Amino acid sequence: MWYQTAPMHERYNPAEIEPRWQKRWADERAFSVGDATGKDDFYLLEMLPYPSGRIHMGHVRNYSLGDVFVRHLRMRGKNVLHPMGWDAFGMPAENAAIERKRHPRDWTYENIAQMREQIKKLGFSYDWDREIATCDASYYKHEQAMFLRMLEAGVAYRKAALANFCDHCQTVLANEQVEEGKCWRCGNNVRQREMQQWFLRTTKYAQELLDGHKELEGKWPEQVLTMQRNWIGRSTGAEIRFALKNPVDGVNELSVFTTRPDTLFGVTFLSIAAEHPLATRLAAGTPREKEVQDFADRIRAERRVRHDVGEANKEGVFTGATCLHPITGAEVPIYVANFVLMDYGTGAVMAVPAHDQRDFEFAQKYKLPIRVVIQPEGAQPLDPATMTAAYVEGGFMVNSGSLDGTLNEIGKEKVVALLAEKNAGRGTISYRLRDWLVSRQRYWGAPIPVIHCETDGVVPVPQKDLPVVLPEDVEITGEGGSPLARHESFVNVSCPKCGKPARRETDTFDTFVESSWYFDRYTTPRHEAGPVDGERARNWLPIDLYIGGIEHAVMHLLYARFWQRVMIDLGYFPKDTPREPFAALLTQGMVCKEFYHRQDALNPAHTLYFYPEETELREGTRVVIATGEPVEIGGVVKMSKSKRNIVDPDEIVSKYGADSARLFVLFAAPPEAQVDWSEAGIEGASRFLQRVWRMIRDRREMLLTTSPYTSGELSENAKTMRRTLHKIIDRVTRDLGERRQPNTGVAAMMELLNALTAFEAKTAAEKSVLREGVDALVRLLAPFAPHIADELHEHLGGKGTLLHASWPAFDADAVHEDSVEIPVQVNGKVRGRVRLANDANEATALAAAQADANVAAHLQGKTVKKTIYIAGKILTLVAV
RNA sequence: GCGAGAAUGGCGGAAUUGGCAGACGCGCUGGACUUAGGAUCCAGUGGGGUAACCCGUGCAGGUUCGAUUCCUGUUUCUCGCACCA
Repeated sequence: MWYQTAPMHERYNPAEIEPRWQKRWADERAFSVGDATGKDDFYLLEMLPYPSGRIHMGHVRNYSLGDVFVRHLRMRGKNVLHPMGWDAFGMPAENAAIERKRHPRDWTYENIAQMREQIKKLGFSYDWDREIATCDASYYKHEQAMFLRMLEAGVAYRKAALANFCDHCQTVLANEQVEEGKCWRCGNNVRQREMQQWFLRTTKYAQELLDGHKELEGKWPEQVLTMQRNWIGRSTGAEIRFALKNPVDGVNELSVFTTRPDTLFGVTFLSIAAEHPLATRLAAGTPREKEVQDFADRIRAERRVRHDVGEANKEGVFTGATCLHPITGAEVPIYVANFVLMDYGTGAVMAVPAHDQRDFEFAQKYKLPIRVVIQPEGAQPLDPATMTAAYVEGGFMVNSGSLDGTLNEIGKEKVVALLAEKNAGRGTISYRLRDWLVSRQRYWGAPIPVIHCETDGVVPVPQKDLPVVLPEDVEITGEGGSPLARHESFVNVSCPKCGKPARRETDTFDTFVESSWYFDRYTTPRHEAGPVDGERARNWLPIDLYIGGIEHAVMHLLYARFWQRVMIDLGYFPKDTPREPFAALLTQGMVCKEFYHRQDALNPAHTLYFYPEETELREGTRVVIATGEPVEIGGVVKMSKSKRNIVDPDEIVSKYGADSARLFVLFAAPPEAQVDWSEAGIEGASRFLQRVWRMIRDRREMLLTTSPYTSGELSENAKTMRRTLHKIIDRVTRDLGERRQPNTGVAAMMELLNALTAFEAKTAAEKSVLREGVDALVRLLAPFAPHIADELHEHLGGKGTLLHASWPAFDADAVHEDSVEIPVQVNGKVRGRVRLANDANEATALAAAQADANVAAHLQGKTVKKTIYIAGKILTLVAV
């Protein structure tokens, strides 16, 4: 293949350079990678995007971070897997169908095509041979097969449950998808509705998911681990059974969960949730029946509209029933209370008003007894009559029979032992984590592969009939639930077991199911026989570095960790496959920008937002061009369409080039911090590349006839240049390596450019040092700004891309100095500097310091009481 | 309320292991070149002071010869969770 090398123009012109190199990389399939080789393999992945149609700056940042590491790793000889694909199922496609009368499939694939082009224009080095789209039947058929195995293994199951239902999206949501009582997607209120739903038994893995964090410490952001830990919400306590005084319908006890068994002797009543099966039955047939029923109904109804989350007033009603304290035998009343949750613990709690704030408030309101059983050490004894809040700290047990005087922490175990003896309870662990609700009443998702038969119940779709392909001839109106349920030929099937007419399941999977294993699929993306070719796939795992947004801290990352374990346990992978799929995680910050707004004159409650181009500066005030009205400058917030503060990557690429865009987002802030978009900032990045271009162009003739320095005597000037060069090589190497801080790497390269520009190469040896430095700069630049780097490399006589060129080697000798200048402090302040031999001892250092005029002046009239000498670093004199 | 994180010039940020605070970039100031400059190049740029020097990393303490870094308290902000028994 022959490529025309452009002449080296006066000015750097990314618009000409970038498409040429992109074509070359593509033609050479430069980013394709084979199987893991077992040596120097590296799997780097960025979270797969939803194909909304256009990429945004958040994507640019995410992929720039990934690509800079990937390209660096390749140059260091790693075999890097760096794939890209599409999280292609999901609601926006259905909304597009409703709003624009486009079929979700067409809309999705067009978006994919468009975004793929945008990504390619940025020069990211993906192995496109491994591309996947999760909406493709060749992908989801494996998901369906896995689900059937999970069904067999009891990991997947179906139950009627109160589910979070979003009326707007007409679908149920997992707990994780409800944010402040609202749907995470559309923001509408979520209500509770009882439905038959499919679940995956994430709770079975709760402990393992928690334990797995140990392996991730230091490699995942602490924040993410904390969020997951809180979400799993493990608490240690006891399950205690209280015998009902009068059994109802054969039920003779009520079980509660508590983390404070040490307060058992302080129980003065029991509280149960309105949804608890016993709530209404306890009062059935008594004068209280109606009151209890009404109360339970009301609380349940209130909970159906969950928008007002927060601590409501404590409220409850006496059921009329009582139970017996398992140790003292005392009679304890049972209340239905609004603050007890059915889906945590057992849905019933033992109330210890003296030592639990909620119970305290409840007891005060309903004039229930308060009994102190924990006494703080060395403080005034607590008095129920004067207490204004529950005492929840530790102390010694009192009023607790034989356990009086025991430290409450020890008392916990003793009470559990006592209960075990009486067969009334046991130590147990409770988790906040719920099973994952995976069914969605949506069209654009992977069909759940089961059939409902009147005779045989739930029947899995036989393997040979997979995949259950999503029918294409559907009418999407956005009303009346899932379009699949109205699709006659899809729904009406015969039972695979008995052959009688049956109904096909019309729910589809939550899209988090697809994103729970796509990273596995990338390893063997065209494997037909199953989701992965286990052995070959295992060799790529775990993912060495996963990069994405913090917003996926809980849901996606927890589900993926769960799914990976299930796949291993079901035998899709060899048993020794790492159970943690993501060995290291980098969560990049948002891309933000200021926004312009003003109050709507016609409707003061309404805020109007303006695009920057709709405004201009007039005499120092930013105004709306059309009306002349001043706008307020809002804070720097995440780019969003609604705030009209988005920057289109395409426009940036055509104006400044991909290299400048990449360089800017990498330079502007450390990866975890937010980046504030600034036009001036990207101009700075562009200017830097211009200066690199000019520096090389101005010296090109000389450089082309010079080879890089290898050995020989050097002038002081050249030695200094090489010292700077190799210090910077070392810095950039570590910034892209273990430090993962490309921002400081960019700064180092800028310093190198400044040094090279200032360096006057006169002798042959100095010229060879310059050539060494220029070659190194171009290579250091390659991961950040690959197009210009490859272009400059060719202009310097190199052949082909730097993609697999060697990374500049750090020469420790170049950095070595025989003497070093160190600061001299007198009483903590720097008063001078002295140049010392590397091996100078303290006495020599002190003598040199005392010889310094300024140091001497500060020591005038004082005695040096103490000397601290850190060789090569600092000399500190303490003088009085 | 609970948990986690952050706070450094006019701005984004740097300081990698407790050792010269402010690297690098933006912006700004002055100058050069120029018909022109929103291009480019040079110089300067934390505050105060003629200077010596003093002050300075949200605030108040502490440890240390030495603290942006470690400890205690506190304020503000961001994020997460939120009646979880």
